[in-house]
Amino acid sequence: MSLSNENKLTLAGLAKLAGVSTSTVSRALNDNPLIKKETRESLQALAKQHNFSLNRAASRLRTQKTNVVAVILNLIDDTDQSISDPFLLKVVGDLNQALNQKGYELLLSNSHMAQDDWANYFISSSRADGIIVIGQGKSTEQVEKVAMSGAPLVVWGDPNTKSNYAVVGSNNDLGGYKATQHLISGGCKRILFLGDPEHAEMSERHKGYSRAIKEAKLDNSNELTLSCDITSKVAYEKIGDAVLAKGLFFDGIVATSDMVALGAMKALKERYINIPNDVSIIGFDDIAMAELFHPALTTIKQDTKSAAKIMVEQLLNQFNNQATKSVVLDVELIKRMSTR
Amino acid sequence: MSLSNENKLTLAGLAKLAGVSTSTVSRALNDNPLIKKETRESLQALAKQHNFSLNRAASRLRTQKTNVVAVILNLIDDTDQSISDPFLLKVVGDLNQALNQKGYELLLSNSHMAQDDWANYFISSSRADGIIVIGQGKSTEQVEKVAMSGAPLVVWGDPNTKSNYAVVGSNNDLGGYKATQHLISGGCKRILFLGDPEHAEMSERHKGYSRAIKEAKLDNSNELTLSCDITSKVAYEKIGDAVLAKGLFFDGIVATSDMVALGAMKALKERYINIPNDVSIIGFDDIAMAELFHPALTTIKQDTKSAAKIMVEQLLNQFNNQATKSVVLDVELIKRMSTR
DNA sequence: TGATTATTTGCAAACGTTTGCATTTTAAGG
DNA sequence: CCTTAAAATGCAAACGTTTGCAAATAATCA
Repeated sequence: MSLSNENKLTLAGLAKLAGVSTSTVSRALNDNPLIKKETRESLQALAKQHNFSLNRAASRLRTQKTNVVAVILNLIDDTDQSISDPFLLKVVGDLNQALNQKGYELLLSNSHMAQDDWANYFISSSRADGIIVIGQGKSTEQVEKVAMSGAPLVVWGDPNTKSNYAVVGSNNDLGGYKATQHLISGGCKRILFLGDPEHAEMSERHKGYSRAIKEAKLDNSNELTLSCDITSKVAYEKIGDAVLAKGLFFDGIVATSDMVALGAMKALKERYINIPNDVSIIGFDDIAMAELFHPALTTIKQDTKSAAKIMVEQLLNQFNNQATKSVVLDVELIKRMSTR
Repeated sequence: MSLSNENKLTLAGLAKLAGVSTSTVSRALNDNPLIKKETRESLQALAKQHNFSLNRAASRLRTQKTNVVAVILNLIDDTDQSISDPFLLKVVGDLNQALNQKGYELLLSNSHMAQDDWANYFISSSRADGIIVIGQGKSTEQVEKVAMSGAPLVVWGDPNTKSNYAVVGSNNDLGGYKATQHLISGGCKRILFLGDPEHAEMSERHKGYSRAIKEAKLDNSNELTLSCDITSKVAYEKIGDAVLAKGLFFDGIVATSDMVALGAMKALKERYINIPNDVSIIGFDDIAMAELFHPALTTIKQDTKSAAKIMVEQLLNQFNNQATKSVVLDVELIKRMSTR
């Protein structure tokens, strides 16, 4: 009822009510010290009383600033699975929080839905002031296009990739290394890497894995790297097939994500292979469910909360024409029951 | 570079380039049949060539329409846990898709972050055209306030609750009934209900549970309803405590969500209680991980995809001043390994 | 060809803010 | 009490679209 369009209260209306000019009301509501403190407060009170709210379309047009950030889930494949990856969605949640804290709102989108030219679609059109891309995808083409356009941009991914844009992400190489070393120290001799080494973040994890293997002088034959998509379903099938074909030729698995680890675990459990005694398994991410599994999943934790905070910081820097940079976050080994 | 503010191409600029008036370009870009087809196409081509894009702030101001829908996660408690509930986030993903299909964008928010007066904050301020609330929360106060304001609104929740707004949700009563009956037909005699009967959706599930128990003339004493928050952590603790205090006084669990079921399963497995032989357990939602657990979780599936589609439909109806209504969705029993 | 109608374009006024600058009011200083 | 400076307010012009209406152009018909 209060929203009936016919008589929606406007700044001018409020000004008339108060007997002052629109400029005064505008400044008062924006807490501009140009306006005397008392008038400011009384106008703010009046506004609240009539529950007036500024028309954002208008102020955005006038100020050329939206206070909106577009967050794009850069999904790898077309499966529904990947959009429901709890890790990605955790990042979105944390970003939402971090953005709100700074007075920004979150416009959600994903690479399947959004138009081709993200900068044009979101920035030139005044839909948002900046873009945060979650995940580098398989190709970085679209992201680079955004960077080229000069639009404020931060991406979640692997910060070691050479790029002309700011990338925030975990130390994936170190994560892979830590994970592998943990298995080695548990006595594993033939350790499988399960994941897609083509993908930026995953390839770093693979590097770390290889380094640890080499240092320990363990078997680093190709057959111990099992290329596999990021979904648990695919991991489940891959491990099933591999064991079927070659028997249990490994005693440890470094999985590229928790979801992948869970898929692998299921395949093993179905064959009555004991975890962690026959095979130790470690994941990556530390999603909420990791500790609910049986056995609870040992994993490399990514700190999404501070990641979100940092990404927002970097984006705000760009808004203010300050320097921006890639940031690499520390990772932490969370020891649970799936490894010895 | 193409985004440098100094010379951002505007409708007027494009018009000058083409040697026509702004109105013509505007209409052409909006594919208005008033404009001759050839000019329309050539102008569209010109726009693409200069990769021009309309300033949405301006058009929103002029048209009083944002083509944005605010989606509010109505979180129950303050734990971080609940924001990472994969079910909620699945719903968000599906909504995103359904909205995009209809030419709308998704502004994400949650009840912790958003201001008190949602209608004012999102609608009056021209941030969005309508609101979709996910979850009824513990109190429906805020939602009702939105409804009162007359703002376009659809909520995901229990469609049986009496309300003056459109609620879309599963047939929770039937779901609870089906779940319980499934356990009964598997031979369970003392079936525990695990969840929060205060909460709208959950209380319906509890009703269905009670009905099935009564029909089968089984034990329906109060001790078999274990009130418990919606997170798996709490469920884990509750089940642990209960078993510790009273032993294994049940042989089946109807859990109010998959996450709750998973928490319960963990508590039982730690005590070497066999699932499903000692205790059968059934969840609700059918999250992606349900089948990854060991044993794979039997559950009642909620069809979020069509739910999302329907919610958007109902909202669009309201935009067009057409009738809107609550819709109840069918649920489906997904039989897996956690029940006999 | 000229009158009449249908098609295609252009003019100019909104939409509701913000903000540089001019103006008024108040305070300070002599 | 007048001058000057400081503080508070108001005027009016943007911001970049869309759209009712008027005008121009093209098509139709007698």
